[in-house]
Amino acid sequence: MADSRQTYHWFWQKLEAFLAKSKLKHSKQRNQVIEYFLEMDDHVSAEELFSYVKEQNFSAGMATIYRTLNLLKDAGLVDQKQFTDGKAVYEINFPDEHHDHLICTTCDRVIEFENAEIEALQRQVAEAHGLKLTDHTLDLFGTCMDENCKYKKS
Amino acid sequence: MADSRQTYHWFWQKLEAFLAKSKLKHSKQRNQVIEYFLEMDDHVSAEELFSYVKEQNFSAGMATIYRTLNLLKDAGLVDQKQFTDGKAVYEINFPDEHHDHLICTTCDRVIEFENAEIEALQRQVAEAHGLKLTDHTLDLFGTCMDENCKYKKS
DNA sequence: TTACATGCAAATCTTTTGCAATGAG
DNA sequence: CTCATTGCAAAAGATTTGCATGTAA
Repeated sequence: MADSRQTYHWFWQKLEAFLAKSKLKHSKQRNQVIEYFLEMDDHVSAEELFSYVKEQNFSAGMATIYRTLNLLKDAGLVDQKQFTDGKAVYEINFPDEHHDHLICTTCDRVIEFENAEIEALQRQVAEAHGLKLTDHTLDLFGTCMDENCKYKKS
Repeated sequence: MADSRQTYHWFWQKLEAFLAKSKLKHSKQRNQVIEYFLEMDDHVSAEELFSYVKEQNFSAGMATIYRTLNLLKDAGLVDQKQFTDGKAVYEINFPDEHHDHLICTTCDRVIEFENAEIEALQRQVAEAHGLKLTDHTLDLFGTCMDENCKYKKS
């Protein structure tokens, strides 16, 4: 499934630019780990990516996973978030599109959404305090209203 | 400054109830550490609380700080948040009042706010996805528009 | 007297780093 | 060739835990 090269063309392009600018190189594991990361669902932890990579019978050490993820973060290609527990999760930083999260505590499902009205209000709040809004994090937590939620945890 | 007993009367009351319900006890360090916590600004890390406690020449180990903070968390009296870096910060969980955060990246100031319109929209978003909103986290990041921001970092 | 609380040090967990060996350009 | 990347194991930082001892109720 190397077609992330097409789907995420812009991603690889920006990565290319970043590597060049920083005089960094490509490498077998770097490329492969990134491809696997792009294949996975969003909100991936280092541990999860590591397991997935191993599952694909590809060899890469934990240190490489972290170094790759940090590289992507430095390149501005992924965002690192800390939800509840102690481990960070990474998500693709789509250009001029940012998803907020709606997390179902019944089943741990993470739904992404965007709401222009909320964003406008956020800008207003910031400005009312003399700040120019540069970024934000919005996570909503809720429980499933459907008794038979197919995602419900056992 | 043991007047947190008055200001935070409701806090101590709920704590009392929780201790009783869980068959837990009061203790010199437990009480004192909590008083110091309440005296401090919000968004306190375990490390900061530990330092503050020592500054007051009170003796309590790091483990006790963590255990006390976890107790308060379990009692629903404080919320634990992970902002940027690796350490968690704790804040008082005021009853039916939750503050969202507006963080100035120019000076690291944290301003709390509340906006009913945003909250209503959040509820709508959750319901549109079949979820009943139970909680949320909203952090806005911005830069100071005032050139002479008195809080500006050197 | 009977748990629970404390302090310390050891243990965990996640993430980072030093270093020798390997690989890319 | 030269410099970046890798893997491993060790290090680091934050938080938790086991255990012997102290202490509320």
